Amino acid sequence: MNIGEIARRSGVSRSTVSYALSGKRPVAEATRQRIQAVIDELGYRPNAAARALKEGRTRTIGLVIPPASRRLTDAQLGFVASVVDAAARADLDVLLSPSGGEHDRSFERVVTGARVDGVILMEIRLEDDRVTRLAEVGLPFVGIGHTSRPDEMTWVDIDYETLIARCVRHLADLGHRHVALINRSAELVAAGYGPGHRAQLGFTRAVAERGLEGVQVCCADDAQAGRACVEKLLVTHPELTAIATINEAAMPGMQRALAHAHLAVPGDFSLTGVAARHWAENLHPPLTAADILADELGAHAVELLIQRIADPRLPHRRLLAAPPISLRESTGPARPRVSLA
Amino acid sequence: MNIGEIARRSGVSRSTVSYALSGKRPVAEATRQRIQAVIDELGYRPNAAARALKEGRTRTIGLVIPPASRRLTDAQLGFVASVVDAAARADLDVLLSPSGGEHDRSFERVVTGARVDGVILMEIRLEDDRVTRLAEVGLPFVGIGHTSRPDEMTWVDIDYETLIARCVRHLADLGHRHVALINRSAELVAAGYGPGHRAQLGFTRAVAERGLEGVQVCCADDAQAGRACVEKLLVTHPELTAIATINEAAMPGMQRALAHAHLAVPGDFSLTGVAARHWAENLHPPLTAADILADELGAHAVELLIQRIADPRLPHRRLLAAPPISLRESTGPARPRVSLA
DNA sequence: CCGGTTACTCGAATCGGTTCGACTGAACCT
DNA sequence: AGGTTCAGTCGAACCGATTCGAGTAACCGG
Repeated sequence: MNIGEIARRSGVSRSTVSYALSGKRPVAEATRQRIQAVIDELGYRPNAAARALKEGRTRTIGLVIPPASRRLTDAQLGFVASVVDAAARADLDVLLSPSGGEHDRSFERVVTGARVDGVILMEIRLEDDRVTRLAEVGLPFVGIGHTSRPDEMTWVDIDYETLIARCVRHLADLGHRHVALINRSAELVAAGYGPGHRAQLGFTRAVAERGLEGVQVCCADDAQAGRACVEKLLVTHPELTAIATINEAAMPGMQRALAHAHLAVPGDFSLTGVAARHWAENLHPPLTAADILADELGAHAVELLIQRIADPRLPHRRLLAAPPISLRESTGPARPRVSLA
Repeated sequence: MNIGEIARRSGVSRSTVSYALSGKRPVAEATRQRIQAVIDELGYRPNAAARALKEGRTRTIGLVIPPASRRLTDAQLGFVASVVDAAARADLDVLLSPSGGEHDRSFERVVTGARVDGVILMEIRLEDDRVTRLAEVGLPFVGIGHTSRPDEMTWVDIDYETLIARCVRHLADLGHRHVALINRSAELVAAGYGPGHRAQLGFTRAVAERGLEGVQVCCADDAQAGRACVEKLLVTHPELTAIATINEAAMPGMQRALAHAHLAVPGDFSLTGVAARHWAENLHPPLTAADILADELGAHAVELLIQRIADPRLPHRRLLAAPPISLRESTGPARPRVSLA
């Protein structure tokens, strides 16, 4: 059931069928209907490979995600979902490539061989070989996250620096003087993972600005680690009254550690940070946090990519999202811990 | 940089380049090296569309997931990750299609037009139009889940019926006489969602078998709903001492409701069910549960699909996984609630 | 030295679409 | 009536690979 078959059965040439479908040249209404009838009857759909070959584009975009071995956070999952959704709305298909390492077959397959018209890259490092490779190949791409040379690519990102600073100021406004930042895993931060790095910057800046005492620690991305991390922190820094964090996966564990230490949230201790809205709302108590707007950001990334594909010489653009903090129930006025002990 | 360019630069014909690459006919070693050198220099990769057109296969599989609007559970996410990973290991690319509704453009695009060699279908209903459509088109596919006519397709699934029955027996062995099943959302169960349906069957069966008192309720897939559901249940059925559930997303809320009612787990109340291992371990206390082995199941689905693609007339196969219950810390001997009140 | 392999290479056909140039009538001017 | 325009259609070229048939030269055994 190729286009030739349709042409034969409706008594026209293959080109006429093609024009009837695309509308790029006039086709007599009677002919069009006859062709359409045959198409409906046989359930014909043009072969995507043949079309891609001739047109030079695949109507497919690549989405490069972290490999499965590393669990995706709720926020990352939100990005994937929103990218896939936005792409579907634009009638684009999405080819998934789980890739993190350098010499990655899946990544190479997607990037070369003209499989996709463009790529969306997640989990970008400050120095990222994949960005270099994409630029080298000349494939349009948009990052969710950016490298240390932000001018040289198009990206959307969350302004972790500003958001963490805002969290710290919010805590300072509530009277907290001793605050901690719980970052993502030490490996990630050491590897130059952007959000981790920028959270550090924002924290350091805001702490200095308000003259607070600040501690920074890294924490593996899971609940157990979060619990262990907070338990340790409570011992080593008994004066702490608040924590800010960008580590979603560790949050439940952090709350458990506080509960276990008989520190009520927000009565005795405040907790805030950056997280997917769904995640923040589902914690107990719901987390006062800057909500990562994965939907908007993912959709915007797709939008930017579509523009770049249409004209790759377009100047680079970027979007740094800094949504306001949503006040929920996990932060409150500081109450010195020592007086309670 | 197509194959013609490589041929010209290395002074051979296009077919020789092709044979040098595929090894399907002998090529002189000297010639091969010369060609390879040119390929390396130019970074040539064969055009995927052209190859797909000629070979009649795309080396790509489709993965049909629930639409983004509905949040994926941890177990579902695990399936996606393991399918993508297993496919990458087999040098297959994965095309994602978020699709749930009936007239879905994304689904149609993936299914027709020879975009993929086969499809893996998630979230199958007892009556599922997509299964009908795939069979109609004659595209090889494997379900994660199955319909009401399980013989007519190849699938892998979790034996929710057996697992929930096992949970109930485990509770019965611990002396619990009044147990509840918290199912997935009422919409899903009403729509004939397999796991929901089979959990009902298993629960009913095991409750009868052990002569217990059983209550079944549906619950939306989120923490708030889980909390509300348990709070209501504790009032309407004060004699309850244990709950079994397949609703991952609601579990944290259920635990909160119990904590709020000053029912210690597992001291006063037992909780068990079916969940992704990662999820069960991250709850507090860790959940005694049948672990969904997403990795094995996803990899197996890919394996079955590869076989079906190789020979579509192969008899249908299926895999019903019923992993043992992992004892953790959320179940214990029954202690009548009334005596405590 | 000759017929038959075998190794190696080439040219042409093919996959299933899109698109360009050209052809045919009919309508429309003046 | 003759020229122009335009709707409608067709045939052929093309996209970039794979693959088949065929050709040539070297090599083998007898």
